[in-house]
Amino acid sequence: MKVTINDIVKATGLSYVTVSKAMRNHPSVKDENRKKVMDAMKALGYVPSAAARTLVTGKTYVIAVMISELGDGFYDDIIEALNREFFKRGYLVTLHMCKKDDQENIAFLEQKRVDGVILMAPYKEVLFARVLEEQKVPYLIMDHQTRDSQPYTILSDNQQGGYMAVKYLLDLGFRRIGLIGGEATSLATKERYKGAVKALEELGFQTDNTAYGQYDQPTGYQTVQKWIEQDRIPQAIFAFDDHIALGTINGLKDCGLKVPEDVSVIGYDDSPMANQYTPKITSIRQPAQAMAKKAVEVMIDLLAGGEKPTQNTKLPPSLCIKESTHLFK
Amino acid sequence: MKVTINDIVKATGLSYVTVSKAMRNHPSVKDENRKKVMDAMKALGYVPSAAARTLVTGKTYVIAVMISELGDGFYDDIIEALNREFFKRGYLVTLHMCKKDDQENIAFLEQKRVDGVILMAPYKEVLFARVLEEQKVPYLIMDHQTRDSQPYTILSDNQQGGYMAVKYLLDLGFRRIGLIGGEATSLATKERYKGAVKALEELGFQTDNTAYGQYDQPTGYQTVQKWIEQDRIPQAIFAFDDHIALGTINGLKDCGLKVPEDVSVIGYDDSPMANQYTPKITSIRQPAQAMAKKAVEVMIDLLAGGEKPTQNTKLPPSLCIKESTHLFK
DNA sequence: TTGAAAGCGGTACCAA
DNA sequence: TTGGTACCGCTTTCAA
Repeated sequence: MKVTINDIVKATGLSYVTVSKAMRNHPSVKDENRKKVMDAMKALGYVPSAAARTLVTGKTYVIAVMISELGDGFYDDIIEALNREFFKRGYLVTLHMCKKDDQENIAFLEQKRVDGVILMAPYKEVLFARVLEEQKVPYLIMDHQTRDSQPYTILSDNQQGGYMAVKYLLDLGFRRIGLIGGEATSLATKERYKGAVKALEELGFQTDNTAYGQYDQPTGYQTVQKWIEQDRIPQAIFAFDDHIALGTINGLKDCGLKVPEDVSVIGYDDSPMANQYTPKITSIRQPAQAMAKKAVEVMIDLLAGGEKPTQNTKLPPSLCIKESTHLFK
Repeated sequence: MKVTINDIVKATGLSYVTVSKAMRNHPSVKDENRKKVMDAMKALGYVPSAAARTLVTGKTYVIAVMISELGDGFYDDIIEALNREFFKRGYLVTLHMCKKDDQENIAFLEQKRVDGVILMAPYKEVLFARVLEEQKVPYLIMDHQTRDSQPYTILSDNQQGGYMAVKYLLDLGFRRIGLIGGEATSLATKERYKGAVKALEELGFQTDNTAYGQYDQPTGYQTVQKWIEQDRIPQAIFAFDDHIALGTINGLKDCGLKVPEDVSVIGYDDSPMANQYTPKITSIRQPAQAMAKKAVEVMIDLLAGGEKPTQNTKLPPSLCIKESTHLFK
């Protein structure tokens, strides 16, 4: 049979209420009794019923994280950090993958099984946001990709990242710099582009070549192949993520060009794959830890009934110099 | 305020019980009344409290999937299929990433917030299995990597996959075939190796060269580089997953060898990246859909109080021929 | 510091 | 078909 609070009551001889308080570390319980309760809990293998608790308190102590794709090393880090940080504060995290069929996920959100939701760039952030708005479930968006305003969001400063990447290439002495981005409509793409242009303009330069595609290897691969065919390959390339960078490097290799000897390449995300490769890819690292910490902080505020912060948070990325870039000669 | 069943009672003029039955589609309710209840639910935006239901029924209608890494296209497919299949039967799925800190996840499992658990090769399947055993939570293991017996598991037939891969290479005319595997201790590695050897032995051959490492790109990259240095590069290589295959192809390229012209390479998993690349990687595809369906079926049985099946399920993989292999000449 | 009693929102048995 | 009623397991006033 299931062990309930009653068994603890019997085992300790204390009252119902005292036991309940003791397990929640309520101050008004004698240490002696608290210990008695703790011991009985251990001995009987008692675990309080989450459902019963939720029923009376109205809180689940669960936070849901909705995520669109798993393959990303960047998200991996964030999720791990979220897990850890929320746990410290008594919350559990459940993950939900939303690729196409959202009905499962919407059903989940509607059932109020969680206290709060973090939207991590799911394909339909707007749809989910609407459901959550209706259900009055606190939520926030991380790394969003559609509009730049409305709900409260946490992201890394993509414009600054783009700036850093190109500034670094310029500092190395390159002047003809090519840009290869993912989806042109995504916010990350736009911002990284803006930053890149800014760095160039500061020194009175323009981009040499710009192409868009998807955030995947073929985009990088095909773009450089095309550039080479047209004989307008830049001295250095800023790929808007590591997948593109990898494709770029391979495209160059396949045409007999060496990285970084002939062309320098810088990526974005500093994902694990950026280091699994020859050459290791110089990349812009997004502050996953900091973003996760901020998200937890904001969420806890929201759960405490705090107002939504009006300003979005942008955290600064950093430059990880590795082997795919070197001084222009 | 929150909408409860009471509001529906008031709105419809029916009794508590009738309303409760109506929403659960209990047969003993007049269609007319059922409709009345449904309409009121819609109108008031009523969603039954999962917690209250759980408290009385003892069921949560949630299945947890514990997963160790996100980056894998194979898992992606399985999870999507699990989501869909479970939803059809009234269950919701929550995902849990367990990389290092397992305390969060163990806490989750102990709280009986889910009716059943699917372990997808988390680093510590044995640890989790023990907790679940203790808590008497039904669980099953998919694609497990440690011992080959004990708890009920569902996996694809890795031996057959290994056999298919090498058989295909042999059929193409190759005789000197190299094998590059991931962790030598993992079950998948061992089985794929067994299958590969079997195919070779059937024709009276032996493996030309075998190396182990991790399931990542550097393993493939470094292995072929070493083989080339030692001047013992095989005619064709069976890489035990697509990451290794990709590394292998790049290692060959960097040494001036062409794939498939000089060396044929076959991978495993047929992950998205196998197709994002030049050449597209010929690969063994694991039956994700079938595995997910089987898992759901078994889990539903388990939840209904069925005994654990004693036999493990092994589902057959299939061969996806693409561009990284061609006839030996 | 302790405890009695009133729910939290539903379900299920059983009688009407 | 319908409805009364006893819980499910725990928290939370409020009085002792």
